[in-house]
Amino acid sequence: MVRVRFAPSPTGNLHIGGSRTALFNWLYSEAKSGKFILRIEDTDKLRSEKKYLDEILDSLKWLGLKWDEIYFQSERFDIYRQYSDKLLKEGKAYTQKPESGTGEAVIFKVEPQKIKINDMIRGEIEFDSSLIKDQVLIKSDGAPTYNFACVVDDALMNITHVIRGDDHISNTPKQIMLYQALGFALPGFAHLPLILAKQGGRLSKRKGATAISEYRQMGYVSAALVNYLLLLGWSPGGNREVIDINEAIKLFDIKNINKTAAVLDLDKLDWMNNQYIKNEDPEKLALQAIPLLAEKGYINPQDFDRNYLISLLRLFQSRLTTVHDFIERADAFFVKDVIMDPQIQEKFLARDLSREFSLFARRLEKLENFDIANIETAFRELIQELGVESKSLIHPIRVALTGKTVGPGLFEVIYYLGKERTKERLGKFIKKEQA
RNA sequence: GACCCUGUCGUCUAGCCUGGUCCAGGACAAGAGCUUUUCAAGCUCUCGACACGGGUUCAAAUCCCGUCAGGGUCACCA
Repeated sequence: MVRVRFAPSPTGNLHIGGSRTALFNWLYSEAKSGKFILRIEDTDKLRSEKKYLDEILDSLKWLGLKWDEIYFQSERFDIYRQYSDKLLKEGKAYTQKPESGTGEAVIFKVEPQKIKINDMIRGEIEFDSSLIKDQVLIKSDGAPTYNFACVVDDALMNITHVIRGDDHISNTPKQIMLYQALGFALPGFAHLPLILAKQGGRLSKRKGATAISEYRQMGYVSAALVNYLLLLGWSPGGNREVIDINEAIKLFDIKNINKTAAVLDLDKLDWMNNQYIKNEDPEKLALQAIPLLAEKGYINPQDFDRNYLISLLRLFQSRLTTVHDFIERADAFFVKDVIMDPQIQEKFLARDLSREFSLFARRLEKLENFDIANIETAFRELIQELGVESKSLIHPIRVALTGKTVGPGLFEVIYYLGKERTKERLGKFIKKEQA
């Protein structure tokens, strides 16, 4: 049975890089009907924080990466001590007092040898251990070091495949020596290419290492983010881009993962998100939009017209990059008074349109069936009557109604705004004597 | 600096293992156009890459070597 693990340290949020490592582990376990284990590497008591743990767990859940088992290294110090004692007893390690401070560290003796890794992605990699210093196993404060805890845990948790970032390649020979010294069977290793920042170099706080929770807040759809991440270093072949996660599981083969580092391209993520949003069930989009709308004070989450929201989402769907865009672009449907940019007003509503607007308002008033087709008919008739081009009125009306120069088709906008609000907003640009 | 990894359009990639079907395919971005009620979406088109040099071979993006470039690691952090 395949058992893989994702081992984050709760000293920071879950970022793009970590989530892709988690994703590929999860994908591999799904593809092989194995188990996906989560191991929290919280040995650094000072830097580990509960809020980060929560954020990591929430993000993994949001991405849909469910784990089968979870462990905390902070609860396993006795186990690590047991194995360091074993190495001590066998003469494979020694103790050393720190130059300053108290306690005693346990240090592993590195024997010179050639170490070969057979990486599932990169093939054979050879190291010369004589270039590696003796390794601290247990720090003088009693906490295990990363490499030691990692090996003990991977062995005890029966991890069959260690799938992790490229940056761990040089840890691998150190870990292999520990496997050998401890008499543990070696797992398979697969080192994923890193994700680089657009400016070059690895992702960091300053260079695009945005937390998954932030992408969530920005209105990205988890399926789109997962799909985008999937394409960073792996391809389903056949020129496919938008791919369902279940299908990805079927097509996934770890051997097809690229060796080359990938640069994070937010433009493509945006495109991907639009691909998902435009095909997404508006009910689901509503789930994301509701809290954002409530936050803006546009709706009362306990009491609002759900069907109306769904209709609007359907109307805006194809033109959204993120759900957040909806909040900004559809505000005219939720606020009492339109927020009007003076420059836009100057450009579209400078000339007196009192006659045109009031004639249109009257036509709308007379409509028995206030539906999109009839609204359009009313408008087209008015255009005929006035003998003007339709766009000469469409744009000013859109601006008067929504404060925006872009958006869905005007007749849909009028329909969803409703007769009363439309008349009221047109009325603001009709001089009294005309009304 | 030492060790290790990697080099296909600006970016993500297909192709490389099993040389010929590749004067290199797709996607994002950019540009042009169709539509026209704007913006999206959609459709059509354009621009654009095998890092460089040397081999091997009838034939190389594909195999070999070197150079260069990018990245990673060298902690009592993980």
